[in-house]
Amino acid sequence: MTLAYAPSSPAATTALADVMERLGLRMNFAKDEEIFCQDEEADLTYIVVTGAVRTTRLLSDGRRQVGSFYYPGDLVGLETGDIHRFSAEALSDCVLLVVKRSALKTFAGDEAVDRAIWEATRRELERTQEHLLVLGRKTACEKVASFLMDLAEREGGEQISLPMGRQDMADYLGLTIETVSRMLTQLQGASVVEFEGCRRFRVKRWDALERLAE
Amino acid sequence: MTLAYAPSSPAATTALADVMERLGLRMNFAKDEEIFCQDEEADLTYIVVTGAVRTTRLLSDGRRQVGSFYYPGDLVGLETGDIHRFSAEALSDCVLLVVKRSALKTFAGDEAVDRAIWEATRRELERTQEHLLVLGRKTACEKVASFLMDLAEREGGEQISLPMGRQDMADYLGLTIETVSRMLTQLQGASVVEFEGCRRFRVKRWDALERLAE
DNA sequence: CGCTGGATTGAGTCCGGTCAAGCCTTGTGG
DNA sequence: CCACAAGGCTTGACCGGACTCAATCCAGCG
Repeated sequence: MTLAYAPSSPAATTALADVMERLGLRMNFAKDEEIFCQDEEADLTYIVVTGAVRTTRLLSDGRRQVGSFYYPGDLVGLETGDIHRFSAEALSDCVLLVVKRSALKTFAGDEAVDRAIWEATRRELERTQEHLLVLGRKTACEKVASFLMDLAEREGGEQISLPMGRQDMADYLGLTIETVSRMLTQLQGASVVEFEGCRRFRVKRWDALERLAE
Repeated sequence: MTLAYAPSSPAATTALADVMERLGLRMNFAKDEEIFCQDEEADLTYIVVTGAVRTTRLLSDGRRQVGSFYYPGDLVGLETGDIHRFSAEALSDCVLLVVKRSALKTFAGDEAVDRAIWEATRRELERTQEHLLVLGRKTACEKVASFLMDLAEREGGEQISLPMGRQDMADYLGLTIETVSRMLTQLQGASVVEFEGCRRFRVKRWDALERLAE
């Protein structure tokens, strides 16, 4: 069986995938199904094979923060300590490779695996720090522009698809769905992007998008 | 020479400190002096010995995000790849242990050093994720309350000192100095905390502070 | 004692949130 | 294949929390 890893995945992850392939399990999750839960013990590690995953954190009054989105080739649930600090849910129907941490630990001597995990953690930290800047110091419009740009850069094609709904975008960016919607309309009005349906778009003026995203 | 590590520092860091003590250099930095710079090559790693450090990120128009604050025992400048994604500056006059990464790499086989670096990175990621939640989904009042609570928990004593000014707090929390100031006044008015001068405070009602911080 | 830079306070504005209505898409069953 | 329902998305009116700009206060220091 061959996995369709996204081009963004570093070669290092392949070694890990091989190990997980041997030790692990393939699992299917339906859209919105819970993969693991906040405050739950973290003894499994996951790689996305197909579909996409979001991690979320809930405040007691229902406010929600989306931590990150994960695509084919990405490691999920590694970034935490012994207890998951975020929940993970399937953004769409998806397939994951699952392996016990203890099983991975027996491979701790395997340098390629070590490095793959290390690399994944480092990238996770970098992404989180980038996210921090967006949440702390950007306007609603800039937030949405940054988000579209990230997606566009990740996919690379002409037509870019949004695997998540407006609520997920809003909770990722620290906004409301209404504001996200308004900003999308505004960006379209300025001919920066163009939507075909609410789940597909293309970039019309790349320079303008970059400038808005800073 | 003995280092006065904060209680929050895990024992693992001590092994790393020992190595850095042997391989590295002690350096003094004056308040507001730059330790390393955004977009600069990252070939050094630092441990705070005395004083405190902030990491910052600048947008082209001058908006600033403070990434984190570092206290005695904390590792700085490890979280990045080959290029620093944040600048680091001395919050106060301070002493740091500095070592070349290449020198550390020759100790890569040393498990204690490995683990210390790994632990530091993991904690950094957790702190950043917590920060994310604060920036994305909390009100100004909750942000300030969370911040004071973090400080209070870290220090543990009755009297807690703020090593940073209002602008640094504001840039850490994604607010303006005026809003930070207003929230502090408000928290004082509600008898949640009490300030003696603008750099020292004590918690009067822990439960209220906890509730505000969520 | 006055000087200086940081902190506080106040008044007014605006961005993004809230609440509510309407629209579009998607899927389902007749 | 169409009708309809349901959920998600968009739009509008209004509101309020945080920002801006400006004046003042205060602490630390020469």
